[in-house]
Amino acid sequence: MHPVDDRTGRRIVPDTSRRADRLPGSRYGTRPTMKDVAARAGVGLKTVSRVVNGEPGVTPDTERRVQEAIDALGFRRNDSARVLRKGRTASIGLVLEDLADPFYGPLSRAVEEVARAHGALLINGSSAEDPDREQELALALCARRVDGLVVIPAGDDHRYLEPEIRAGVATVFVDRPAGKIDADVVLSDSYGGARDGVAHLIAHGHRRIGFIGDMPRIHTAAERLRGYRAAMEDAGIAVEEAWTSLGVTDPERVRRAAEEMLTGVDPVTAIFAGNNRVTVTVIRVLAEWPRPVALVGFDDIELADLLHPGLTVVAQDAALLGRTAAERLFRQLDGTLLAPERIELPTRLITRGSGELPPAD
Amino acid sequence: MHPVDDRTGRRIVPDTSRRADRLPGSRYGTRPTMKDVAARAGVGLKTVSRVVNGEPGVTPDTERRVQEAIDALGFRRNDSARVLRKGRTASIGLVLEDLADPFYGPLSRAVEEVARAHGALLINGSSAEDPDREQELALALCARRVDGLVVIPAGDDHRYLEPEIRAGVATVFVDRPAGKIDADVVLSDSYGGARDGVAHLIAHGHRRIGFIGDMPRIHTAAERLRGYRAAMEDAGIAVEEAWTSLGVTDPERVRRAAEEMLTGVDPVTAIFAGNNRVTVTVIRVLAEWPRPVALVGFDDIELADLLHPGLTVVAQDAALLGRTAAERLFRQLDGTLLAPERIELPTRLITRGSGELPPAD
DNA sequence: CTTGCATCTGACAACGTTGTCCAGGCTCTA
DNA sequence: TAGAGCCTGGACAACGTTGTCAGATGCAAG
Repeated sequence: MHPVDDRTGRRIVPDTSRRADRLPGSRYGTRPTMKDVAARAGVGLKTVSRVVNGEPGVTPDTERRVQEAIDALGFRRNDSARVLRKGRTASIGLVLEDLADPFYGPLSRAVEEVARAHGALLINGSSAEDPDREQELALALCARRVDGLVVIPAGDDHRYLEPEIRAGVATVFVDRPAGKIDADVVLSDSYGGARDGVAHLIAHGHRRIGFIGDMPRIHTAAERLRGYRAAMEDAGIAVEEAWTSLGVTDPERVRRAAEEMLTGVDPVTAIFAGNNRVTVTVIRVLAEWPRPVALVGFDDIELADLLHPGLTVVAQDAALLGRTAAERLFRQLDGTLLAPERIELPTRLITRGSGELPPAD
Repeated sequence: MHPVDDRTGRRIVPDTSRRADRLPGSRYGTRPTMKDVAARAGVGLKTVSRVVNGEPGVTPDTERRVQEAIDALGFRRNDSARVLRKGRTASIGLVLEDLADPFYGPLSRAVEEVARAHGALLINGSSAEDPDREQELALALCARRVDGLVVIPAGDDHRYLEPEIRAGVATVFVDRPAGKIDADVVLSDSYGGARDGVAHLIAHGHRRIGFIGDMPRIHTAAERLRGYRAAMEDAGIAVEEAWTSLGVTDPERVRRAAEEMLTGVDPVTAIFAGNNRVTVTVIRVLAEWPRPVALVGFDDIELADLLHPGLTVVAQDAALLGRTAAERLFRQLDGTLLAPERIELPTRLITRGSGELPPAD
């Protein structure tokens, strides 16, 4: 066995290859160009270009010579130069909140698949919910001259994108609306979904229902809160201040918020969780709670059916969000799209048990 | 020399560029260039470049004029042209199996963070476990002239990357080793992890233990199988053919495989699941199974602690895999790295209940 | 053997930026 | 006030590709 680095616990397996030819001082980084291929094949530059791009007008014999030179030199077309010349990069940018969040995985993948179908690559980055970082990232992508941009907004002012959009960068916002500019937006129906979820709890006899959500400056969080309030109002229930908790995101604070609303003067008998991260933490709290508390979460979670009780959720289709947005993006690029629209996709209530528990007071 | 505006003293440089031919029919897509900015500010091209790049040698007054012109025109540097000139793109490529798989989310994010710390963007795509698609994607990224490539291999022959690596594309393989080429590799210790997991089941009294894993052509799957066999052999247990199931991936077939080994002549009393997708399906099967069956899964799963019983797993640190690989990539680019290495990160057994159930026969 | 036509091929400019290098203007000193 | 030296600014080429266009070649017909 190989020695183990005792600090990191990693096994170090030395390798015997020589990378010396890659080091400075050598011809490191020099690559053959079409010119080199042309010289080797004894043809003109443009002929190589024609072969590489499969354009007509090259005799089979010439094509073979060129192809041999390409293989011998290991030539690969430099797309940077191509982009510069052609004006289109065949790549689109995706700015999301956190690539590691399970909600965004399927969304990214869906965008990627649509891009792939259009021959485009996907460049993506995480804003980490920071408006400045979102802007920095979006503008960096524009500097790369992506053909289009799918943005999950962190900030609420996107006027910085106006020059880019004017210059022809196709742009679609997903999951949350654009701020202060007129653009395509694809959303889930957060308001309706939350209202349905809370109404479901009310229908099962609950009247003291808590709401734990994200910062209200995030559009989806505000909409879900609005949905909660609407359902309560529809049922003629006055919402106590202590029942709503906003802006808490880290698990420890969510835990405290949940415990507080479960132990106040008018303790809640049910909780509506505003997003999947909150839901997970609340599940943990309720798992140890002495009496049963009903729970409905916004966003579905893997294994939700295997919990005890199963987790009732308001599910949104992340992949559909991504696909819809990306398809709209490419329709903008086709020129088949005219006025910006706002598309709202419906949510779906999935009952699995936790939302059907009766109030225990 | 150009005429001088006698009111301001600035030189007036006529804009000779006609760009109307770019996109016939509309001015859509035309963007200001440094030349336009220079013309408007009444300075030379290179002066604009200096301002844009924060290079010294520009008087504050000139800088202000240039900045005003930039803002007025909505100029943004064209990085394609910059890349062409400078040779480095400040972007790296990530080829993974499926962006939507929760295992790869944290890995991607970790790679992204390291890239960001080095001022680079991340371009990524999914191979969908298809070697051809992996190659197509990797080569497309090379054509874009990414500075480096992080690859989670789908195939087992990566000689197609040799010309690229020779040309200076830094390359690191993650999660699975490179095939037929000599390159940096960052892995989890699949063999050791599986052996530990199976030994754990044996230590709790099991002797008839099933193994359900992915296709053995996938390196990690083969290693985990090897670990399973090693643990059984260490305990002097002869493995029956019916106890191992390989190459099943879709849930329905995993379900059947599990049911078969639970009902054979020598039914297993415990199952070792070779990856997270298999684990999830097996959990579903066991949830309905009449007698308790012990389970250890490879890869941790969110909410694993909330199941009944809690899920015992062999956990690998996806984020650490990504971070380690990306850091190694940038060390290659720095030139501070010489020989390719194979790094194996340790796994960790997390006991939560399902792996500690005694055999029920 | 020339002409005409179609087919192939290659020279050249352009895409927008940055690196090199030189010119002109300024400050400082004697 | 002249000369030396420094600082700022700009002209120009180059990066590797593709679009344009004209030249070269081959073949058939006159």
